[in-house]
Amino acid sequence: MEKVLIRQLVKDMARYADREVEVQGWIRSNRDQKSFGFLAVNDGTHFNTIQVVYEKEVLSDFERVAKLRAGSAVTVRGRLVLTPKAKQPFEIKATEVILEGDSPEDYPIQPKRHTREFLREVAHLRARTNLFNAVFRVRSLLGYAVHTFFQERGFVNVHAPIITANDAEGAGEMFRVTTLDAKNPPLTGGGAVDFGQDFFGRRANLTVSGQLEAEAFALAFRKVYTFGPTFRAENSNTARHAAEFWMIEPEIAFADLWDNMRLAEEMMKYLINYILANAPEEMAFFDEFVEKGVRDKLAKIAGSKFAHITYTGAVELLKESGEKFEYPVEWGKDLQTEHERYLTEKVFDKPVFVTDYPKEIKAFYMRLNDDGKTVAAMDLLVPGVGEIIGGSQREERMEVLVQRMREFHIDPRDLWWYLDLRKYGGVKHAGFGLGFERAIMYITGVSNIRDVIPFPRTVNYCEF
RNA sequence: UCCUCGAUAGCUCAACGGUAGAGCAACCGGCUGUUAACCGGUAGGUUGCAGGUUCGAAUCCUGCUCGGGGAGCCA
Repeated sequence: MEKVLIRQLVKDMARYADREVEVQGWIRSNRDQKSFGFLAVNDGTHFNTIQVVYEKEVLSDFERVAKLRAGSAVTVRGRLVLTPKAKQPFEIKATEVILEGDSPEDYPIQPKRHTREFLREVAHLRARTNLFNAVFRVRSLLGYAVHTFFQERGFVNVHAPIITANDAEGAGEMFRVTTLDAKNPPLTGGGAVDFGQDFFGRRANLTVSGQLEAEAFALAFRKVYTFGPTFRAENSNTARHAAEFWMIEPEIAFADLWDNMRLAEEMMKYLINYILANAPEEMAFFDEFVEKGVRDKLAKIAGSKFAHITYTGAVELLKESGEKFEYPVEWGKDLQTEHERYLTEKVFDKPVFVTDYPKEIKAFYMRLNDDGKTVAAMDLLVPGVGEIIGGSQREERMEVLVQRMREFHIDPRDLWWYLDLRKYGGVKHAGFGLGFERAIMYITGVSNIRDVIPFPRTVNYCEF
């Protein structure tokens, strides 16, 4: 008797035909009749379940098997039979069904449709559903694809620090990391909390971005990327924001904004093609039950050229569109979500890079353009999700960078090491950040970020 | 944080001022190939919490808590 995984059976069913096999998994459903019944068993190795046929005249404990409930863990032994005429390609004629772990009748995952909201409340069990099984397998595959893409192109993976003392970056509200007694912190003479007595001897936070550290390594390895957790303590309550998420941040030296965009486009297409090729069952499921036509959408994008438009061009285009927007379009103001959606969904109907934003609405480290008014920034907008990538060419000129920091009220002494990168062998360089979860959302069609993170952390929510 | 909608059986919903119901799940039974199985039956409720109006509140009003959608911030 050979112990087999459903994935093996799917890949090589002919080899197992009419052989005795043993599978182990969890019952999704049990349909019993007078003298026979059917179990749908999922063993976690494949999206599909395997159908187990059990018969009264074969099993001495038929009545007991007929009562097994959804959620129970079982070992099944029997003969693998090919069933070319049936809905499923093969099934097991059971000779033995052993209950490994019972599941009482209050098991929350019923063989019926559940809302995503309900399943979030049972996040420890939701991976056993079709939807979340598919989502989290795609998440795993996508992470692998990210590493493969960069490693194959000679990028070095940098583990940027998760705890940081860079509080000058301004990418968002930060979570403080401390070992001080919250009730009774040490105070300075002036009555303020004395962080000098904290664990690190100074204020420390969870990272909001590994970019600054990635820049340091890009100026040593030329091509690097980070891929790790990121934390934002923003009070944002949307389907696209979480307090803990993962970000991919490549950084390339001797490169400008156009090199940066070429890399971003190549990466997005690689990731899409990888998932289409390696998660066919999952993508078929998303296509049918989550977002109709998602596979065609992705295939089309992987084969198309991404659009490009400057911020100034986008503002003109939006103004001349005749479209009524809730918020007016005005040069110097950031594009609203409705503007971005109009551009990527109505005007271009595909991913679009928007470049060269006014310097006032972008970060201090973005390279100042020759017009003195805009910076070499780029956002990649995609239909349905909105901004999925944000990046820029970095300011490599010491004087300009220091001036920009002053404009943003950042003390250059706080980022002395970042300035050193310009002082010693600084070169033009560029990079971007891809929200890992937003990429998953875009590829699967799942519209809430809480449903693509195993155990999501959001404002007022840290269960599990 | 703002706008908006909502919270009723385990789940999804109905009842909209007058005895709280259905489908699915569960449980019991039927059915010789089911696959969202089907058919019959049983059980299941402090209507989110706290107040108020009323002869009478799931229903109307106020506050709170939690959730969905949208916005801001961003990835």
